[in-house]
Amino acid sequence: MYYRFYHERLQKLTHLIKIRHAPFYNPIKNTISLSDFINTYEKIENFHYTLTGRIISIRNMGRSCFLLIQDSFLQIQLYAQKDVLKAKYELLKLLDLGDIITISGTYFLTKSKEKTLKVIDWKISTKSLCPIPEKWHGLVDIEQRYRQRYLDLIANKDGRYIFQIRSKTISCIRSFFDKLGYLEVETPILNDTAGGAIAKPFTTFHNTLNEHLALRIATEINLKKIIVSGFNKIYEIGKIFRNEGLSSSHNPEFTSIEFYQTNTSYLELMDLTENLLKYVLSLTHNNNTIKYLTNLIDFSKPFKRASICQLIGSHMNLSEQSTNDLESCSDVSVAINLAKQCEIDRITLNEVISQYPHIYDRIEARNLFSHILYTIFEHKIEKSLIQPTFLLKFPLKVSPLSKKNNEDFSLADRFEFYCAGMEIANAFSELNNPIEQKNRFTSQEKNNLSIQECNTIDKDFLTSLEIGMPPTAGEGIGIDRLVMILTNSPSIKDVIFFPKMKNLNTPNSS
RNA sequence: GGGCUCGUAGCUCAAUGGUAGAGCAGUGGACUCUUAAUCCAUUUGUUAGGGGUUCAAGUCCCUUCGGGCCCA
Repeated sequence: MYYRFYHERLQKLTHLIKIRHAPFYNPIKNTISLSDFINTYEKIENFHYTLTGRIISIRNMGRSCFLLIQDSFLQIQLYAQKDVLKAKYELLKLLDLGDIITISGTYFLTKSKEKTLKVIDWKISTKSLCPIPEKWHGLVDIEQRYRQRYLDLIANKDGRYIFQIRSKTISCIRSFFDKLGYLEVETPILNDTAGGAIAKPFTTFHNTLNEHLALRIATEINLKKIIVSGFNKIYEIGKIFRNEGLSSSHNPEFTSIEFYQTNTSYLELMDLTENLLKYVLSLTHNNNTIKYLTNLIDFSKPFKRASICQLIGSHMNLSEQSTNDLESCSDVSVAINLAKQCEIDRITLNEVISQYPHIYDRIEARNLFSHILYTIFEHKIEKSLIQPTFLLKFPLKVSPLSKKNNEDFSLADRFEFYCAGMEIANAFSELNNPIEQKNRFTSQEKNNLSIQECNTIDKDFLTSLEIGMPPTAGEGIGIDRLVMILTNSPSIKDVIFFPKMKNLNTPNSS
């Protein structure tokens, strides 16, 4: 069936070539975009405009014919008449939906006041050999939309809007940091070790160097080396790769911005993040409240700031006093009890507890306590953080690159930013004590399974800290997830042109 | 990784276990202001793949592949 469509169109193509109207050749100069035609040029009478676009509808009326073409942003109607086009009118029969044509003609308004181009001459630019999706419903099948994005975007103009907002978001972020005097930098994707986050890397091999390499799982380590080198405000926007599961908010490669600023603490980055997001929103939307799925997200007020304990307290309807008590509690049985009340499954809980084999003092007990509460947050509360929220008081154990809090040694000087139930940003005061950093890496290597693979210690990073890194705060923001929120997209696949889909050709070997 | 669920024409979707269909698209024809144009005629199927139950399977069962949602 599909072959028949292809064959019919191929015959039309052959015919076009035979009568010297062959497509696929040179671009036609002096064409204007459809939006320019509509917005700027429309008032000039009898002027010959040249437009180009893809045919998405043909309404043939015998001796006249309406066609609809579209370019990146707009659609416009063409009106072709046999009286005007003479012999070339008959050749319109060789056109199909999906073909790209270039037309010259004059502007006029139809009886129903639609802006239209009256065709004086036309030329085919590209012959489409495949049928495009149906005009009214478009392409609905989710899988096919992701696998053949070009068809999706031809048929569904809302999809093109997503990528406009994506582009605008990234340029807003860039201009925000440029204005603040940050230097944009680029660091390697291919590295000897993959550090800066707890995640499994993709690995590859360099043939002539005879070396195993890992694709970066964060830009953190290299950016901090640049801070050591003397730059005091830097950022990098780029792809990150993590060899982990896929979900509606996880793609194996995604885009992040990480930025670092010296003589700054994580607390100041909260204000900066809030300003950044409000700035992006002001340039991508007219409104500071946006609809995301079934929720309205309000970016107008100061963003909520809450500790893990506070969120657990309100989640479980604890009294203010009981909630405050959690902030300094080191009674592990209290934490375990809370976890059980929140229905944290036993395996998850035991995994956390097993990371603390020797609870010989209050500090270690407090560490475990904080870690268990964090686990409750991850499993039961994270998804309910719809409104913009800064999450504070992270356990040190899950923050290996972050400074220790001066008042509570079980905590890190760190926050994460949540919105729409997703982690959007992660920031902390960077640990710049090389001895402590080395100890953290060593104990992590002993205890933590996730540091295996290519995730060995980056000794050069430790050397750079030994040279001396000024007090610095750094943050990473997941741009794809931010764009999801800004475009009301339920899946990260919606905001990535070519999301990873399982290969259809090779059967699963397992 | 576990649970639920979906896969039918190029696209969007129907079809109590009982003849695989419609609209759009395509093809042929009528029509010079249509706009989901209209009217007449008409082509198109490995019902995701494989196996089973049954007189009979798109439909029930098993299995493989792919997607979606939820959980981990």
